Amino acid sequence: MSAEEQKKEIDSRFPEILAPRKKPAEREGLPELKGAVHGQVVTRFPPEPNGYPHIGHAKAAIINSEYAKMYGGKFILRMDDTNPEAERMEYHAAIKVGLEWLGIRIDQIKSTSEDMEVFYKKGSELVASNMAYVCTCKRDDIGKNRRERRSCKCSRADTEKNSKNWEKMMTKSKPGEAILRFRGDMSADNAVMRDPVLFRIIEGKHYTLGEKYRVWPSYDMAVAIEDSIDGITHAFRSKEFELRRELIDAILDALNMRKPRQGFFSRLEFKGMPISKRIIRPLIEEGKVSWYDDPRLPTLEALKRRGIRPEAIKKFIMSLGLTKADTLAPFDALESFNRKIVDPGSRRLFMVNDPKSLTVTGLPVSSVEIPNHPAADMGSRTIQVDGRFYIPGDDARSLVPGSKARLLGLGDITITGAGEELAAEYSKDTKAEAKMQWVSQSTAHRIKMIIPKVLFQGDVFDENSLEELDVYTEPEYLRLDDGAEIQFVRFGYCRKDSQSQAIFTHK
RNA sequence: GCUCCUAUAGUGUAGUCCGGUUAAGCAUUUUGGCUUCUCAAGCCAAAGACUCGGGUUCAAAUCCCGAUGGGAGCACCA
Repeated sequence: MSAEEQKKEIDSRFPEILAPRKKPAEREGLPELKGAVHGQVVTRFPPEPNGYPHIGHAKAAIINSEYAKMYGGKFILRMDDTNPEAERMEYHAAIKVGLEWLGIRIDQIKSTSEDMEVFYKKGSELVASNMAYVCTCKRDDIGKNRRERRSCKCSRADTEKNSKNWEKMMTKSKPGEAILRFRGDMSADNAVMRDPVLFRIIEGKHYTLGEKYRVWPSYDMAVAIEDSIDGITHAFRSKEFELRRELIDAILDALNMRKPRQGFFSRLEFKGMPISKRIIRPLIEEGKVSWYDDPRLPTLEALKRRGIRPEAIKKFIMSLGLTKADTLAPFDALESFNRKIVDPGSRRLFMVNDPKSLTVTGLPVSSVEIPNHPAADMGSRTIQVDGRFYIPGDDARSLVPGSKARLLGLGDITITGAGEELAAEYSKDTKAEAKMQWVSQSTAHRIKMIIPKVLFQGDVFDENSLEELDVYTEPEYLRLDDGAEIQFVRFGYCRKDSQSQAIFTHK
């Protein structure tokens, strides 16, 4: 049969084969969720309050909260505070503030530690059903046995003995002497399943509960129980937890509890911008970065200080999608989103870097009114001029006697003298190609311009990652609110940090 | 070492589950043009990709096998 004949045959007998299947329409936002019922989706973001929130936290929080929003459901912020040695109120507060800054609607906020009694009850249940046992082996031996896939003698104790030991662990045992382990499978390929710890003894002082408890649930135990009793339907976490999915399901199955659907996404990091405290802390201690809000860092506080808007972070993160492929995002993608958000509301101001003196004769005016924005209606400002200006060094160097240039907003000039001290004559409209911003010497205000760059080149800290310039700007700068986003014409967007300092946001 | 995850333009992604209307869409980046008293924004255009090798099929980015690269886990941290 020829291809033509085949087609005819199919057309007449099995038309559905050739009918093209409808392609799903281009998706907007996150992919649809399996098993999601509108109004019934509950998601959560469970950070440990042990550090300042950064872009990685933002990703987890935004993905989870966006899903709740998408399905008209509920989003819970749950402080995962089951390691009293690490948690601090300061971090707890910073995380909450960070999420609020991002504009995330939190329907409920809670702490894992509120449910300690539930954990104990569930722990006892597991002991009673012989799904957990108290292990008193040494830490090293436990590790060795895990690697060699061998169970220890503790695992062979009967339920009665375990109950007694569990009781003893709760009251008498010292840290390190006993742990409660889940009866998993010591021969499992997934090492997480090799009888993992459910509870351990920590005597540190907890930031909200003090010394009320000394036996704390491990991450797996806490997350499993919490997600189940909080009614979480869909739990999204970063990829490094993926091996834990099996364990969490197993714990919940052993307890006959409802299981959430678990999803995973890749970690988000910026090239050359460390996220981990392990790397940032030493930099602070050595004075290489000022603090967690140093504009070179990817913490929310730093991003904010640098002039990045929360809406930009949100758009950026949504644009990355829900993927498990490793993402090392370039910062310029974020910048592009931010620029578009910030542009319509940023006042245009003149600022001169590497100032060179310019004297203009024949000026017909003593002041000039310049609009604050080329398109948006943002008013204007009046600048006094007396013929003595500063212009950018880069521009000054390209000027020779006879050059025509335009001083933006003021008028055109013809250069009569070049060098360190430039001179020029005012000359109406010369159709000058070179256009430049300027400031009046008599009212110039000196500020420090901070330009954050990539902190690490490969593995090495870049000593020049924070460039500082002494620049001149208009007195108008002093009237802006701290935190205002502005655009220094022909230089880039900047955020006013103080009366004497601005931070470069991006081009 | 063992186990798991992952692989589409310079970068980030859509498409992959259910193979064919897509010789692969979008964003960013770069380049050119328009507009403009900013090297911004806006508008237009161009450039640029299915890791490799086998297999299944009339047909493979899409399914199967293998290799390679990247990441993670193997804590009494989360």
